[in-house]
Parts: sequence; C-alpha cells; structure tokens
Amino acid sequence: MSETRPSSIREIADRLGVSTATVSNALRGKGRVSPALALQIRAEAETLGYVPDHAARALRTGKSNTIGLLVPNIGQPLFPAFAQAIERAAKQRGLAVLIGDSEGDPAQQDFEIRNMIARGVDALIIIPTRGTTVMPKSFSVPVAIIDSAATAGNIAASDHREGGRKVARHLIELGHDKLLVLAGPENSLVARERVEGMCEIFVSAGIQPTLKYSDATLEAGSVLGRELDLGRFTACAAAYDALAIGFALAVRDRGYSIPQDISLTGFDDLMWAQIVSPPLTTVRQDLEAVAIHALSFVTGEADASRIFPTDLVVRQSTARPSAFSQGDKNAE
Amino acid sequence: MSETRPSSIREIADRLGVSTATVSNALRGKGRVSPALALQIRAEAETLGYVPDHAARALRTGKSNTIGLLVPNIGQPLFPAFAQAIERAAKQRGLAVLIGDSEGDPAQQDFEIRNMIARGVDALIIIPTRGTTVMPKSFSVPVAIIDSAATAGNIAASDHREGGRKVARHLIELGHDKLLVLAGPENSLVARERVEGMCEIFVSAGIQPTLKYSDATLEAGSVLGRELDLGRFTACAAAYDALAIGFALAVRDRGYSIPQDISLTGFDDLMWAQIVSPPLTTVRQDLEAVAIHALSFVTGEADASRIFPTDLVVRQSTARPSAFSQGDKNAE
DNA sequence: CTGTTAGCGCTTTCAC
DNA sequence: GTGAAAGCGCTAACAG
Repeated sequence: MSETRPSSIREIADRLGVSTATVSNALRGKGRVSPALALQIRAEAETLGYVPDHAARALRTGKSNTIGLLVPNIGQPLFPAFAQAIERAAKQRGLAVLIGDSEGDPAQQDFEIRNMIARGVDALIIIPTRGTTVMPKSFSVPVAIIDSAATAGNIAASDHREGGRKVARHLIELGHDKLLVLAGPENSLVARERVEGMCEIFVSAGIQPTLKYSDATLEAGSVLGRELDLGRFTACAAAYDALAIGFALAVRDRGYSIPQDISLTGFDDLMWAQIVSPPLTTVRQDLEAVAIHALSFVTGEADASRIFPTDLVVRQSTARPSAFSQGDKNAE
Repeated sequence: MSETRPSSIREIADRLGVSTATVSNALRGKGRVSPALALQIRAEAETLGYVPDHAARALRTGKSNTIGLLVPNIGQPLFPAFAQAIERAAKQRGLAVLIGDSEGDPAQQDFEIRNMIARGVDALIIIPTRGTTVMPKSFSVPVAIIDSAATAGNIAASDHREGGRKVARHLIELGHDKLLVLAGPENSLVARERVEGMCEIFVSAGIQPTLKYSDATLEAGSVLGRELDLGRFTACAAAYDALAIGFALAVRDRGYSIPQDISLTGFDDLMWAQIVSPPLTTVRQDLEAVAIHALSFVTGEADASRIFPTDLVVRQSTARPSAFSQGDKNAE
C-alpha cells in the first residue's frame, strides 16, 4: 500500500549502469546527454515513479521554488481573492505558495516574515497589516509589498485615490452637496488615499465634507449610522463596503431609505455589495492584475512599481437627492 | 544591506572551536552539552543572526514541518475560514502551510496532491472538490479528508445531517407543511446529507417536500426563485446560504415577502446571512473544531474520525405561516 | 560531555 | 557524451 523509500536518482543510475550526474542531466534536459540514453533514463524514471526530492534540490541549488504570501487576515473578504490570484499565477510558474496570516497583529507579521525566510522561500509577497511598515530592502529575498501608492516600497496597488475621485465625481454629478465621508481607520494608507481622492473633488466643487474615522467593519458602520445626524447629509461615501453596509443597515432601522433619503457608496465591490438592498454603488479593484504584477516583480519578470486603475460600479444605492427629503433643500 | 551568505552551524562551530555536532545539540537542546558551552553557543548564534537552513534539515531528517492544505476554491466563502483555522493551529505546532486551490477541478486536485507530496509535505489536509473521491490510504503521507460523514475516509466533518434535521424541526414547529427544498448539487455528499436530514424529519411528520437540485450559487438560487410556483409552499429550506440568498433576492423582486409569504432557511451561516434582509435563519458549523481535529489527526495527536455538532441560528427569515398568505391555507 | 564521521539526494565543475 | 567527486547544511551514530 504505502511505498517504501521513494526512488532516487541513484537508483535509476544503478539500474542503468550510468552515473547520477547523467541521470540528473537527462531528467532536466540540461547537460549534454545522447538522445537515446536520455530516453532510456526517462523511461526508467517513469516506471520507477521517480519524484525528485525537493529538499535535496533546494539544499543544493539554494532555491526552493516556493514563495511566501502574507496577508493581514485571510478570513476577511478580499484577501482570499488575492490569495487565489497569486496562487494561480504561482502555480503557472511552478512555484508553490506558503501562506501566512498576520491576524492583524504587527508582531505576528514580523514573526511570519522571519519564519518564511528561514523556511527558504525564494520571495515574499506581503499585504501589510494596518499601521505597519515593511522595508523590503532589509530582507535577503525579493519582497513585493501590496498596499497603496503612498506606501514606501509599494510594488503593486490599485489606484485608490483615483477610485475616490470617481466616487466623488459620481456623487457631484448627481447633485449632492452635503457629504458625509466614512473614512475608515486613520492609520490605513489605503483608506487615506481613498478619502483624499474623494475630498480633492469635493473641495474643488466647493463642498466641505464631514469626515468620520472608525474601524473598517460592519459594526463600526452601524454605530455611525445609528448615531449621526442624518438630516445634515444628502450622501454618504464610505471607504469600505463593510462600512457602507453596516451604515445602511443602521440607517434603515431608523426609517431612512437609500437612496431616497441619502445616497450611499462603498469601496471594494465585495460579493456583499450585490446582495444588500439596495445593491451598492462601489469601486472595484482589479485584484488579479495587482496579484500578477506583484508576483512578476519578485520573480524578476517586472522591475517597476505599478498602480492599477479601478472601476466605479454604479448600482442602486445612489440617486439624485430628492428636493424634499431633509431639513435643508438647497439641492437641485 | 543584503546579507552575504547566511551563517551556518559550521561558522559558529569554527568561531568557538567546537564541532558542528555540539553546536547542533546545543541549539536544539537535544544531546548532552555542558550548560556553559550551550550558553556560549547560543550567544554566538544570536550575534551571528544564525537561522537554521530549512532545506538541509528537511533533507537530513526527512521531515519538512510543512503541511499541505488543499481547498476546492479559496475564493468561495467558508474556505478562507477553514484555512485560517488550520493555519493558526499549524503555526502553533511549528508547522507551515502550503496552500493549494483545486479551482473546482478534479484534475487540478490530483495534480496538487502529487505536487505537494513531491514537495515533501509531512501531511495533507484535503477538502475534496465536489464529486471527487480521495483515497487517503494510497498516499505516502498522512491525509485528512474534511467532507461529510458519508465520505469514504472522512476524518473531520460537521454533522450536516443533524443540521438538516434541526432546520426541519424548526420549520415544522412553526407550523409549516408545504416545503420546498433547494437541494444543491446532486453530486455533493455534504448537500445530500443536509437534505436527507431535512427530509427525514419532514417525512416522519407526514410531509412530502419538493426537491430542486442546482448549483450551490447565488445565481442558481435566483433562477429557482424566479421560476418556481411559490404559491405552493409555505417555506423553503436551502442546502446553502448562497442558494437561499439568491432565492430571497428573486422572490422579493416578484413581490413576495419573507417570512410573511414564505419562510426561508439557509445553511453555513456565512457573513452574508446576517446582512441580507431579513437576516437569514441558518445552520452554523464549528469550523475551528473541524480544522483542529483534521490537523490533530495528521499529526498523530488524534486517531479517529470525528463529526462535530452544528447550531441552528434562528433569525428573521422564518416565522409561522400566515393563514391568509397563499392559495391553500391549511396551516394553523 | 564533546568530537568524528557519515551521509540525506541532488547538482555541478571538471576530467576523461 | 559521460563519469567521478565534491559538497549544499544539517543531524544521528558512535567514539573518545
């Protein structure tokens, strides 16, 4: 049932009366081996069910053909999509992926980085946990940071700022002028870029939005939706879908409706955005492109940092402000 | 900036004029080394920033301290939660996790299994992709299958059947008697167990539910919700949350309301279940427990297959059937 | 207690 | 074209 010891290159060599070097060459098509012999060797390898020993090869060559992927929290939406894209791209290049989860903890992130390097990964792709800075230069393997354009050493990211601008333009075109911005965590560079993009447009349209900082969670969104004076706003732009959805839930409980009483936008286009009611207007990132570029960078196929465009996805949570909805009615 | 060659056990040995064996012993606290020397060695290792070479150790000991985790589709909800639980448990044991995604494709699943074994994982945890059977005995490393109690070789699973029973009892207690069951894919053992559990209770209450098979997706649920003759049912029990939510969306578009016109239940307790309106009554699995048991099994800490209980989570999508809602009104 | 000696399975000069 | 030999860095026997 279970094999004894898996057969080695030596076994093949002995059975064919050749040297291990020749077998190695034949199997990898590297050094010069006569076609006839090579064929014979490959056949023998086949029948023996030979599988190269990964550890031995790694020890000898110094390459493990393994990359490390470090995410802040694989349980949170969005990160699995990244992981999948990276895994797929890695597999295609014959690389395996060692996964690490920082669980939002900078200390664990540190530990994981060290651990993965110690395990001999050839490269590291890191999505830094909020509020941390990773210096790629300080490691002995290539490291790609996926975060925001503003992050030091960032290699691949979506254009969060432009995404924010798109949201803001959309809202302004609809005629909104009393803006609430759910800005997310103050220490998140991604959130900051999104918010700055929004504010840039709002301000240049003569609007001074109200900013509220909080965690990027459903719960935080609910708290804000429950406590804020909604009459003061015609629209709310959130830096995260989760925040927007939490907000929507709370606001609905208070008897307000979206988008009639207040328009709402999110950011990320999670699966959730499509199933809440009303479906959420939000911004979609091209995670696949970001993932592939990060991987290409660490494998040396690409050599520059890149920022990828985002798309505004307009759904039913945004509409023109209704003239008679709230206290002030300067709209229209 | 970047290191030259990382320092080896030999370097420490030379600098201290001892043998590599002694250094190895001291560093791992294994063989007998005088406390004083051990201390000195550890200090030197520290200042040199010594990190053991993983490949060399793996080659020598035949253990990589790495396990492989193979999931059907990491992009789908639920699997990330598993992955996180397993990663956490693995880390705690000093194991790293190599992740593989079958992308729902049996051929890729096969490939991944082989690949991971070739890469020298010490064990494999596999959540089989729908419609496939994995024979743990046929591999050279310990393998834990996470699927359903009915799966050959299953090592850890939730009690899907009992979960199905809980849903059915809940619906019957509320007074429902015209049942629609969204049964999910016919070739899924998990779905089958859930549905069988439901039917068991329904039938013994004298009710013959209507079964509809489909993919386990939101879209499939929507299609069913759009096409079925809803007047014939007082309640709908879905084998997956995604199915239930898709169904809810379609049904709402047709002007029916949940739970007034029809009660609805899901299965899995995805994050979604809490944010749809109305929040979904569903069944929650203890993924953490399942994950830990699977890992314990492959590490030899546990030696038997185990099935874990599930919880019915009652929310607002289920209620007593209203007497005047549909065509027939035998309820109450 | 500590050192010597063998390799683990593979790749890589370097001879032949 | 092919083979011999030398390790990669580590650990496990076995001596001393």
